Parts: sequence; structure tokens; C-alpha cells
Amino acid sequence: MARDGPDGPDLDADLRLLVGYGIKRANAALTPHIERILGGFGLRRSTYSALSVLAGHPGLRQSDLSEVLAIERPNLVQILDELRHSGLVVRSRDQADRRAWRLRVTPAGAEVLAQARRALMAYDQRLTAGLGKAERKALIAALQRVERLGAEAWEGRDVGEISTT
Amino acid sequence: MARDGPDGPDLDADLRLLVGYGIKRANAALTPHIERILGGFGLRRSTYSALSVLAGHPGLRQSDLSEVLAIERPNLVQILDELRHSGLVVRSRDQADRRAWRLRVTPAGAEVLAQARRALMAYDQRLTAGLGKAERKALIAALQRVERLGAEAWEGRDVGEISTT
DNA sequence: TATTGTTATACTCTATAACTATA
DNA sequence: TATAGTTATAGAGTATAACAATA
Repeated sequence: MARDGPDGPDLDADLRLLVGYGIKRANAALTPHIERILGGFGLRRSTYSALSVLAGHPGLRQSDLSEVLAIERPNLVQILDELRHSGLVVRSRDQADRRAWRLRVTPAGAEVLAQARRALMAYDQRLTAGLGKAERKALIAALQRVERLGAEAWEGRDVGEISTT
Repeated sequence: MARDGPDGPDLDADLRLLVGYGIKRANAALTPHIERILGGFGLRRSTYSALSVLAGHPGLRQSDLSEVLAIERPNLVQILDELRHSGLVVRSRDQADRRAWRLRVTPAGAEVLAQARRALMAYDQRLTAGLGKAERKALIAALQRVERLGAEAWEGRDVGEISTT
């Protein structure tokens, strides 16, 4: 255990056995680069995500978007303010339910999204350099599966047995 | 595209093509559960990580630990204060360099770590339920590779070409 | 009575500048 | 002059309570 790697001893070898640790470290390593890339288009991670979903699903309400992106409604307000003030998103009152807003991406928003998407996809593809298309798809599927399994409430009882399959 | 899944339409299908998005969503889904599990032992994610590294490498200095865990030195101070006040870690002045501290896990710290580790490992194993041992190892390796590739500075030039391999 | 969007607020994580004591 | 650890602080992300307007 704790064997040395090419960049020196991996002192966190024990933590590296955990999928959750690997995900946290990977996220921390990627985040500043993703923010820098999107920042070049006047976007943040959250505004890019909102723009991306709205572009594919015009007429979505804020509460729908909140659920899709797993963002609390109050936190979405600022995100949408930002997109509206930049002229990338507009909203109009729902005719049937006058409490709700219907959101749409403007032509300018679609253009910014397209450009940001190209830059972000190029970076993201680099993350799986050396992997084939099938392997990349498998990684993405595995992550989504981890997300689902991890989110399922668990009674946290002390399970001594660990599957050896 | 944007085909419906078993739990309804996946409105973020476009974002799901990104490894970075999958990592962010997985991390967000796991974090509260991991915090809850570790909270049962009086630990946070950061204090658990520090405890885990120090247990395997007694005598480490704070700056070493900071580098291993990719935590800025100032942020490590509070983490170690917490561990010391809980009696899980002690420190002593380095004899050769009286600016530095040498860190060690106490017997109580080792015991808390062992218990927390069992609970956390049981949860983490659940994240890859259905995967074989080799597949789980491959996922962990892929994450570490993503972390490394993603951290390497990149000039962010607009690369239109995307590998089709 | 419940829901949509909003405001205010608080808490954690993370990052930087500047200080001290030692080297 | 540089380094180890510290303090203070600021920003981003995220979470909850409470409110107005509407259902």
C-alpha cells in the first residue's frame, strides 16, 4: 500500500480507494478551468447550465429548471437575473398560471451558448483523452449511476460486510 | 436526442454529455450523505481526510499535508485545530526546523478513524453496486486520470475538432 | 390551503494578502 | 531573502425561513 507513483509518493493512497474522494478531487481540479473557459463568454457554471437546458426546452418555468438542475429556487433567481440582464434569456408570464414565468433563450443567448459549448466540449473531451468513445460513454454512465445510488437515502447502519464480487 | 428515461424526460441531456457535469452532479449528490456519515463520528470531510493521511504518515508537517490534500495552508489551520481540540491529533515542534510542526494521530484518533472508515467504506462501496472489483478500480483510475488531465493548464484556444476515436 | 417566485440570511468551502517567527 | 504557520477577510455556492401574489 501507499506505493510511490511517478510524481512522488501518493500519501493519500487510502483515500484514493474511495470513489467519493476521487469525485471530489476531480471536481476541484476541473472547476477553476471550467470557470475560466466559461468566463470568457461572460458565463458561470450555473448560468451555462441554465442556458443549456432552456435552449433545448423553451417555455420552461423556473421551478422546472430548478428541479432539473438540482438548484434551490431562491438560488435560481440570481442566475436568471444575470442571464436576463445580459440579454441571453427573456421571460413572460404564463397565461394559464399567472404566478409562473415562461423562460426562453434569445438569439443572442443561443449564439453565446453555441460558442461557449464548443470551447467547453473541447476541454471536456480532453479529460478523456486516450479513451475510446465507448469508454467515455461508460464513464459518464458510471458517474450518473453513482449519483443515483449515492442520493438514495441510506440508513447509515454499520455494515461490516463488503461485497467481494 | 433528449430521450425520456425511466424517471421522466432528461431535460439536461445536453449537459449529460459532459464528464465535468457528471462529476459535479455526482459530487453534489454524495456530499450531504458523506457529511452525515462522518458527522456521526464528529468529523467533517476535510478532518476525515487529514486524519486518514496522518494516520498512514506520522510526522508529516502541515505544509506537506496541505499539498497532499490540495488544501491551502490557511484553511488547514482550522481543520487541525478541530482535530487537536478533539484529541485526535497532536503536534510537536520539529527539532531541526523550529518553524514547522510534526503531526501525529493519537490512539483515540486512530480508533475514531477506524470506525468512521468502516462506515464510509460501506457507503462508498454501495456507489458501485453492480460493478465488479475490476470495474470499480477502473472507475477510480479514470477519475484520477480526469483530475490530472483537467488540472494541466490549457491555453483554451477554440479547438473545433473533436476526436472521433 | 398550496404553489410560484422572491427576499433576506446564514453557513460552508475556498482563495488571497499580510503578519510572526524562524531559517 | 525565503519559508512555516497564522490571522483576517472576502467571495462563491448552497440551504432555509418567511413573504406577496396567485391558484
